[in-house]
Amino acid sequence: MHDHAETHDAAGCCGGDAEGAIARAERICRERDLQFTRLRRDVLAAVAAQTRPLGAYDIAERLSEPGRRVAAVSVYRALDFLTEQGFVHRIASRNAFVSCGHAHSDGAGLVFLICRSCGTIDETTSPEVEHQLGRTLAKAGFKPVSRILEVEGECEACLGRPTEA
Amino acid sequence: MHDHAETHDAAGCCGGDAEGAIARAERICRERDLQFTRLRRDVLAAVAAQTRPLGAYDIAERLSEPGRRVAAVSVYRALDFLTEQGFVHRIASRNAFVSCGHAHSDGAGLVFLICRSCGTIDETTSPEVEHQLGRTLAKAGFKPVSRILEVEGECEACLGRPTEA
DNA sequence: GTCAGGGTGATACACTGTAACACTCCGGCA
DNA sequence: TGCCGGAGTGTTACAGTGTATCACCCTGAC
Ligand SMILES: [Zn+2]
Ligand SMILES: [Zn+2]
Ligand SMILES: [Zn+2]
Ligand SMILES: [Zn+2]
Repeated sequence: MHDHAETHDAAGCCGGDAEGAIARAERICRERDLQFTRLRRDVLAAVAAQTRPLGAYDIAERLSEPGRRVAAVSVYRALDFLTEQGFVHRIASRNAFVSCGHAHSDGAGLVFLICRSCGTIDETTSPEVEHQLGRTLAKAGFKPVSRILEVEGECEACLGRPTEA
Repeated sequence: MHDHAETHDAAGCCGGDAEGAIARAERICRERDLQFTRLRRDVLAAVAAQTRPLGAYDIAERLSEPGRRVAAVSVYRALDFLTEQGFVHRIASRNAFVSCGHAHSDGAGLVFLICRSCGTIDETTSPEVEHQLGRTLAKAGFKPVSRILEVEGECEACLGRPTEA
C-alpha cells in the first residue's frame, strides 16, 4: 500500500528537516552520554527525510546498498533506541515510524494527524484534551501510564486542493 | 451510555455477556437485512466471552475442534464484518479485538482503557475529550474521519488490590 | 435450469516483530 | 601488555499478523 503523493515535504517541523533532527539528536545524546552511532544516525535520517511514516523494512531497504546490507532486526534495535529517547514516534495504527523534532518532555497531550489522501503525518499537542482525558480517567479510577491518540482524516493542504477524483 | 460508577462486569457491557451480545447482534442484523451466519456468531461469541482482547489466531484456535478447522483468514473476514457493524472494536496497540455492547451511534468520544496488570480492556466515552479534540483539530485545519484513543495503565480493580506478585 | 452474488474453505504469500548466537570494538584493569 | 566485560551490530531462524487468490457451496432472481 504505497501510493504516490509527493506534496509538501519542504522544511517543516516533523519531517523533511533531516539535518536539524540529526544535529539535535547528536547533541542530546552527547548530553545524556549515549552513543549516537552510524546506524542510529542513518535510521533517524531516513525517517526524518519523510513526512510520511516509514516501516522498519522500508528503512532497512533504503539503507541497504551494494556492500552494506542492513537487516530489519538492526533497524528495530535502532528504532527502539530512538523512540526511547523521543527522537521518533511509533504510529500504532500504521505500524510505522515518524521523526519528531519537538521536546515534549513528558509526552503529554500528543495527537497524531494522519492524512488519508497524502499520507502525511502531522503532530500536535493539546493540553485541553489532556486535561479532560485526565478527568475522565480519574472518574473511571484508571491510572494511566501511556496512551496513544491518532486521528485519521484529511489534512489542511488536501482540503484546500480541489476534490480530485 | 455506560455509567461506570460500578465495576460493570456483571451484565451486558464489554465482555462476559456473550449471550446478550449475540442476541443484540442478531436483532440488529435482522433489522439491517444482513446475514448473521454461524461463523460470525461463533467469532462474536468467542470475543464476547472475554474481557481481555483476543487475537485473530487465538479465535481461530478456539473455534477449531476435531472435525471443524477454522482458518485465520475466515476469522478475519468475520471480524471485518463485526467491526463494520460495530459489534467488536479493534485495539490497535494490541492487534486484538474486544466485543462491544454499546450503541455509540457515531463512535464519538470512545476511549479504551487497557490494564497492564490484568489485561482487561474497558471502554468508556468522554464528550468533553471529544469536544476539546474537535477544537484542536479545527485549529489545525484537519478534518477527522476516524480516530483511536487507547490508554494503557492500571485499572481500578488492580489498583485496589495490593501489589500481588 | 441457469446464472450471479455472498459466504466460506483452503493454500500461499507478504508484512511485522522477536529470539538466539557470534563477532567486533573499546574502555577498564591486573 | 594482555585480559575482560559490556554495548552495538550482523546473521539466521522463527513467531505473529494480515492479505491475495482461487475453488466450492448455497440461495435467490431470471
Ligand atoms: Zn513528537
Ligand atoms: Zn493530506
Ligand atoms: Zn464499544
Ligand atoms: Zn487490571
